Amino acid sequence: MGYNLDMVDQRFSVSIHIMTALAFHKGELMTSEQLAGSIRTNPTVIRRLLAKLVEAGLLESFKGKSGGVKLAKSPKEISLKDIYAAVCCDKKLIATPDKEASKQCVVSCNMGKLLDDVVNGIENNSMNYMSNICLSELTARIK
Amino acid sequence: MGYNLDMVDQRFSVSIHIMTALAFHKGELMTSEQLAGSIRTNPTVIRRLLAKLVEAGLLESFKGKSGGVKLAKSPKEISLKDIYAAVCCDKKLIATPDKEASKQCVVSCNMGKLLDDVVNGIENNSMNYMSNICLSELTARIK
DNA sequence: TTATATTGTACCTATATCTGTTACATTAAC
DNA sequence: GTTAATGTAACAGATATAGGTACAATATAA
Repeated sequence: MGYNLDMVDQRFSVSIHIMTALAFHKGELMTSEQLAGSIRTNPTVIRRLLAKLVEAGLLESFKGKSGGVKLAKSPKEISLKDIYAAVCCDKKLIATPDKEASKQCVVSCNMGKLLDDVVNGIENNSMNYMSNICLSELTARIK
Repeated sequence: MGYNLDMVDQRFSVSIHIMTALAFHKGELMTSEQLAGSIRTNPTVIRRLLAKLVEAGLLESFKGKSGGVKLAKSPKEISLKDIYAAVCCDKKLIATPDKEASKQCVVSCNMGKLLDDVVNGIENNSMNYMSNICLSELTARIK
């Protein structure tokens, strides 16, 4: 059975693929089946992500026969940050432990806030970088 | 049993804690037992990370009685990038699928390289940011 | 009106990976 | 020699994602 041996979180990558495919097809409707074919995965995996992208206002979906999804905005108005926020909003790029501090240890007592600041700094830096890359830049690279 | 309900990768966060504690103790030797106390985890978890930090040249370790680890450099010469590279070098911040492209689909055929470029851009951006935060800045925040 | 095709979920299994833990060989100080 | 430390190996427990089946709801199309 062709299991993927790398079981880490690929939702962001797959979502970029989805959005790029939709942008490449110039706002036309595509089905989860078509997208799953391009990405070589199961349509349900795609639909799980589509639901989040719809919820975030990046896509519009249409049920029923000849339904599907399409971009809700122009590719110039959608950034990688938008996609990341839509799909991975529940998860930090870098995790911090949530254990209680060891009261006798000054370092331990300060570490919670220190790590939060560090991680937030890294995340904000990444989000800022991603907000400057838009979908149209990605489709421009497809030859 | 006090299991941590958040089973995501905390190696970077824990390593920052380790390095900050060692810097705070001004280059003195500390044992994995002491560090584990501050971090509230098992000494083996700490030693696994120490091994990587030693291998990367950030720490020196001493076996045997009254052994332990200490910083191999000044806190000003150690950045978050160094720590990240030492401990998480085997893992991308953002994962990409490694499936074969769907040959009939132009988007699919271009997506491998496109995603690599995107992810490398994000990683390089993060590494650059992290290279500008050094250990001495972290210890300065401990009150 | 009926058949069809699609989204949107719910649910389950397999897998990978990390954490926590025990155990022990190796090593160096005392 | 005893002791206390690192460095690993091995294993169980927990979690999250991917992949997959099934089906209700829905809207087009015939």
